[in-house]
Amino acid sequence: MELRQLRYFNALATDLSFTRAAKSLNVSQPPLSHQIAQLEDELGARLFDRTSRTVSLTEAGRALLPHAKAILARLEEARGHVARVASGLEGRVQVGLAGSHFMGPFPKFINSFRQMRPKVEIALREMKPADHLHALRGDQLDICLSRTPAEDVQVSSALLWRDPVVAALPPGHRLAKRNRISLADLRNEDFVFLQRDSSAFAKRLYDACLREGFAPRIAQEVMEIPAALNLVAAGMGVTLVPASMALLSKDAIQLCTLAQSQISLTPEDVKSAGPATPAPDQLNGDVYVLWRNKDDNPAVAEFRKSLLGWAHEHVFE
Amino acid sequence: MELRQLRYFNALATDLSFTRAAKSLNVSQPPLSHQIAQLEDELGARLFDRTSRTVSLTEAGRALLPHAKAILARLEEARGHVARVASGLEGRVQVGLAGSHFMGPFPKFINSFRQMRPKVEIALREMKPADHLHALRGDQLDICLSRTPAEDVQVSSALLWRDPVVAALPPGHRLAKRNRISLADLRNEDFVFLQRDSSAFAKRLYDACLREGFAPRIAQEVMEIPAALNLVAAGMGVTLVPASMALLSKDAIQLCTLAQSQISLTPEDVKSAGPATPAPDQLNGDVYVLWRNKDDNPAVAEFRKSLLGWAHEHVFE
DNA sequence: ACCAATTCATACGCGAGCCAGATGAATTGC
DNA sequence: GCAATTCATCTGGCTCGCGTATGAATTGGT
Repeated sequence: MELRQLRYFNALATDLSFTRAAKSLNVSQPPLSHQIAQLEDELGARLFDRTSRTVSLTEAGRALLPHAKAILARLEEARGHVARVASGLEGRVQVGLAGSHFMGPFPKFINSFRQMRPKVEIALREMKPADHLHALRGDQLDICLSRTPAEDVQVSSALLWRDPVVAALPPGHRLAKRNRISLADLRNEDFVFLQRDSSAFAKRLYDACLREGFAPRIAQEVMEIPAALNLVAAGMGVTLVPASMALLSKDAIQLCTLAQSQISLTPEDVKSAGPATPAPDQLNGDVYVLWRNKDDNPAVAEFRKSLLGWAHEHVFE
Repeated sequence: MELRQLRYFNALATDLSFTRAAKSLNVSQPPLSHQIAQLEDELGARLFDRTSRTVSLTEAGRALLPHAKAILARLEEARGHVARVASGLEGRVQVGLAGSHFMGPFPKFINSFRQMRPKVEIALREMKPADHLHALRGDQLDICLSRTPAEDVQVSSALLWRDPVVAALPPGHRLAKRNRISLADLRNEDFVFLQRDSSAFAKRLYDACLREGFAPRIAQEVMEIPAALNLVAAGMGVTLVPASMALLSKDAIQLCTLAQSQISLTPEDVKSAGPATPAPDQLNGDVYVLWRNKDDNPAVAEFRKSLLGWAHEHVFE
């Protein structure tokens, strides 16, 4: 049984005339007769009653017709589906991120991407940054947002946008009236701190304090940055957060620029350093996109390109 | 896009190895590579990632796979469906009959046929016998039961079983005590009669009375034989019915054999006379099966053959 | 570090099968 | 009864798919 035979059968069942069906198929009449006869032979059943003057479907032919139509239709559907998937118009992108990224520019991008590619399913998976690389290698994730570039040969990364680290103080704190403080000024404060094994970013914050000559006194550890801010608002201590968190609870918390936090990587730094470079020592929360080096999923590639383009256009200017 | 390509694609997607897939397809490896490459060219998308050591599906390939499987499965389904329809194992048979046939042997046959061919849908359509031929020609019916053989060049018929005509009298009727009466004995009775334009059988009953020298005095006309019997039971008059009606209301009605009703056609009479012969004058309600001369529906042919065989085996002996 | 083995891609000749044109048989309409 | 239409059959040419042979690349073992 060949697709040609189903196409010929379908045309003949529509036109009920060998000569006309042959014309509409752009073949001559003898091959059409031959293919139909061959199909009938293979199925062991006559599909058309033909006198020399009229052609009509038999019961067997009537039984075959809907199948033939369905198969031919499914074929076209497959063609379209493959084309859309191959061009990245359809597919699924699994994005791993921490809760803090819902506070920055990222949600705006998601919104614009969904409008551009409505058939691409975006699965946002909130998870510990420390688990990102493993999930990326295991295909549970396709894209990660991270405040640390990749340190893995199988994974690449690129800077999306800057996010300097600022100090978050309870309102009325003695340092809150100064419009600029340094990290060392916080040496005697109680800290609300991110769990250091939940992300490289948390580790980096801690190391920055050590470099300033003090180990922060940790009153409470939390998993996510928003939780830290809530505890600061409750007076439990101070903390260090990316500046984009300013959107959250601006009344209950005082954010102070850190003198040192001005220093951060430029995109050129990241590019020249390459993905295998260890995380920078600078005190910043700059956001990177991470992806598998060899990932053939066109939807993921489109997502990544679109995200980078969007970041340069809407954030870097 | 060819079925061969889908088959090859499916095998390769299953085995994920050109050499093994080629073996399972009973072809050598180069043609398989070639066909896959051709399919990829036509779809404009790579379907497999192949290194010289490992083969894996791309996203586009993963998108195509369920379509390919569905198409191949549908193909087999079509093959089976056509085969069943062509052999009469599946299909629909529209049977036209009068209400009186539910009283005779016919329901038993339907029961046995449904067990033999459970996938054949049998549509029993109760309708005026006078409309049978028209419905048969118009494809609303495939098979008719009738008490008159066909009088149409496009329709054939065959005797199924005998059904002599008997007189139905109210209990206690003056003729009821005689164990045999003649039609002429009923000349002065009130009659419940079938509408003469509803069936040739009704017309035949009326003509038989005329031949006996009297026009029956019709107290009430009815469409169906069971209705006539109910009215006889209610004392509205006498009537003439096929003997198989004895199953119905045997207490409220007295059935009397008619001397004349012994004469009826033998199967040989019917065969030698042919379908174009006018209905016999004999007073009987013998049952015929009618069918379109050129009907290619195998389920109908099987039904007809099965019905004739069953009738000879279970009724004529 | 080299060699053997495995895997997929490419080249080429052969044979099957499909197509177009010509012709035949049968039926219809004038 | 003749012309026209329709489908089936036949034949020659050509495309295309298959198998064999071979090459390139990678892996695993010695």
